[in-house]
Amino acid sequence: MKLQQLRYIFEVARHNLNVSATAEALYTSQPGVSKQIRLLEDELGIQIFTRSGKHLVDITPAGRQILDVAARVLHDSQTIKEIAKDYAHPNSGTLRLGSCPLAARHFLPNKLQAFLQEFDKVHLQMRQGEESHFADWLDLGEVDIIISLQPISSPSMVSLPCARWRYAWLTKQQKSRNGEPLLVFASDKEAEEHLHQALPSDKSNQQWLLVSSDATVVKTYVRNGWGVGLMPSIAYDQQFDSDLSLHSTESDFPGGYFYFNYRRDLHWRSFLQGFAQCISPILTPKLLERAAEHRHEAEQIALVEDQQIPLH
Amino acid sequence: MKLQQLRYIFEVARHNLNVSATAEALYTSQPGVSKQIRLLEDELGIQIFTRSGKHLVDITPAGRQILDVAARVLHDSQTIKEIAKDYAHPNSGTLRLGSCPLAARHFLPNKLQAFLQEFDKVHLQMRQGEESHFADWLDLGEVDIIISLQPISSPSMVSLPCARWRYAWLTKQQKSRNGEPLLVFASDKEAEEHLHQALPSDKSNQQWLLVSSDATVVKTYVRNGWGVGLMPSIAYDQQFDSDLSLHSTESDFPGGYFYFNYRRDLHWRSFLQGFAQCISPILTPKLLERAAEHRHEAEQIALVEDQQIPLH
DNA sequence: TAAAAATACTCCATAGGTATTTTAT
DNA sequence: ATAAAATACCTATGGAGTATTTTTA
Repeated sequence: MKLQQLRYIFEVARHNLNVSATAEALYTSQPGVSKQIRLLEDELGIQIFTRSGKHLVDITPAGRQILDVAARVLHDSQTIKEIAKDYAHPNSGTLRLGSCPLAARHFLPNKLQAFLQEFDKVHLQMRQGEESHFADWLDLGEVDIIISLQPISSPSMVSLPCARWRYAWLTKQQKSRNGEPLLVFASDKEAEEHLHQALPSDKSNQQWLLVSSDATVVKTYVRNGWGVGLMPSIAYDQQFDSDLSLHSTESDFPGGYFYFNYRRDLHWRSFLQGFAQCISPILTPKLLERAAEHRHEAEQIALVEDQQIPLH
Repeated sequence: MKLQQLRYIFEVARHNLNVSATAEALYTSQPGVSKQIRLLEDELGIQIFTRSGKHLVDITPAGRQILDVAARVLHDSQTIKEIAKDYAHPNSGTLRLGSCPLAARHFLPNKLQAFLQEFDKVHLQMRQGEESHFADWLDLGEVDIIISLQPISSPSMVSLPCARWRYAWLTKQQKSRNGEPLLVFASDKEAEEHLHQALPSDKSNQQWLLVSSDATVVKTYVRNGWGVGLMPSIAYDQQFDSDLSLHSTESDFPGGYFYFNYRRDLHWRSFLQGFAQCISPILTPKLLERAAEHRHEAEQIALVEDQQIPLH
């Protein structure tokens, strides 16, 4: 059994059992891949793929089990390389970061600046998108860490709240906050419901003109005079939003968290630990490690429960 | 990076950094091993071992991390082979079983008979010894499963209570149970304490002539007329102990469990699952799998808490 | 001085490439 | 008819062996 053979079966499985396409993707020849797969199957004494004549048409039950383990082996061999890199070139590498728009625009800039100042040899690679894609990004290994508004519920992922944000009212300077239609930021249905409950009685029967998960949309609508905004206070920009004014909500008004998400099996290169520290002081290497021992979101979140999650 | 190279560094680390001895153990040549290690170090760009001239004298910090991962990779590659074997030759293989003397003598025989009847192509390999060695046996991969009187507390092991036993009084037929010195079976200090508490007032001030974790010793002493025994009722043998008589204790008198122990990362070949079922019906494949998701003894034991653990 | 690792050199197994044939859709 | 896998064959890399030297404890 060779690592290369495991790589081949893994990639063939990923490429819809098309050996030629796989060979091309790996910059090698089709007969080479075919041969190695057969050699592995011969050595193991079983078929990994079922064939219809010369075409691979499915994965056998044994193959499925083997591919699961092979995936871990390949990931581990990558981890060994990462460990080596971390000693050979400490503090240089690529930080592949995913985030929701709110974090990308209003939370990360400061943090990233601090991080890049300390780790000036780290190359940054960012990807911004919708919450629904985040699990896939991590799963396919496209990013290492994601900052989101919602935790990712999956046994193979870790989600930790790392920062708190609060709602604030946003108005055009001259406008009143009363009687106006509401322009509401909500990251999902649940947050929307939650907000409904929490609205003071004088607001609860105002019209909801807009519900958006994009704070800039809320700001634009407020600017257009279409109502009063209710959005995360961090989305207010001192410099560019001086035509609007921010009014804090009651102290018990609900807010939300930014979540720090990563694969349970992520190898924590030291600059990644450094990044976590920059994002939030509660994200110590020890916490990141311990959280990965838990498969359930609730248990992971429980680890930070007694800590003061910074407010932004 | 080759699996072979990982095997070499792993084995060299296990053989006190002696490359020559390692090569011999692996039936290969010293230059071959030396070369592959250097090739791997070159590829990774770091040293795995520190050298004093030509001698390996220590493992670098990077090396330690890498060896941890390498161990998992090698174990996983073994798992792949096991998966293949399970499909190629279902229900044939070797059951490597460790146990404490009590289980080996009085608990396992019936169970093993039932198991070997169903899985007649499985080869049995047993090892009996002291509880204190059990963790090492599993760790070094010398056995796959251990039946013990005490759970093994380690994050890399799983311990599940699988059967219950009860204490009984043992006397020579004509002897009274009162006033005689006590000959007590106790697997450890804690069990001994526990027993102390539970003794009825008329027994509590009798002399403890013997405390042993070997029930046959208790039986011998009872035979010699040195006192009254207090030992697991399963240690009484209808056929050979007819000169002794057994008297059950009160129903609330403490007893103990047999524990079913295995490595968290054990691959459950189907005959191993079959063996677990024979040992105790509560040990379903699902339970064995789920228990391995928990790192703490208490959590593992909690999984069987609501089930009826069979009494023997 | 004895034991262990490195070096030098050889050999051959095999991974992987090219060209071609066979087969499935 | 087309695309994909197998077959046949070739090449060259490199893994592993032997013999020897160097080094260190």
